[in-house]
Amino acid sequence: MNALFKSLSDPTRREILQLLKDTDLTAGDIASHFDISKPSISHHLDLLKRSGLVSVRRDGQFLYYSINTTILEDLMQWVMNLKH
Amino acid sequence: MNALFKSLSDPTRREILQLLKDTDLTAGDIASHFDISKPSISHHLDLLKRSGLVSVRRDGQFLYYSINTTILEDLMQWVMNLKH
DNA sequence: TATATATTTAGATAAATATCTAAATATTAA
DNA sequence: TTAATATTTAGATATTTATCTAAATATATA
Repeated sequence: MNALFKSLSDPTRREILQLLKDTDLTAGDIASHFDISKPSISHHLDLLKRSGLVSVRRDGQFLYYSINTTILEDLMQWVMNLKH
Repeated sequence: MNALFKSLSDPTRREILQLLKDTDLTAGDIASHFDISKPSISHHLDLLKRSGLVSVRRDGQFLYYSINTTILEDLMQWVMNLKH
């Protein structure tokens, strides 16, 4: 749960999730949307992966990232619980 | 929105919110639940306040903190939007 | 097989954050 | 008005995090 919150606490990572909302993208596609180096984006993707917010599959040279909304249920539950 | 996510990214602050779920508490009451100095807790409370997650009222010498769940609607919306 | 492309990993650095102690402020009570 | 209590503010420090460049790994293609 901490990894999830930590993951969502960075604006770049939240924007990555927005990009992945509509379609799966390669690491390069994602990186090209930001004015940040590829290794940095790769690091953000790694954190998103570790927290369960994205998953990745290889297609040849490319790594396709996709959003995983299942884990967001936990967040919803946490929020609901806090609201009583 | 960033302040909200940042606020929720720290485990101590999330635990503070859990404490405030049931009842309003003074800064001292909150601090006594943790093995962290009062100034540090005061700092966490300040961040929670700035993000809109808690509000505070004075009663004599005491400052009572209470949870504000209204702002959590924004978070719910953000999550829902991400899920489409 | 050698080279090009896509991406990550490693290692360093700078910025942000959590924490501490000491001092300041606000209120109450003697 | 002085002393006690509650809490914050100030300033310093250590840890975490975001970022960078350079090097390594994986796959595809000439």
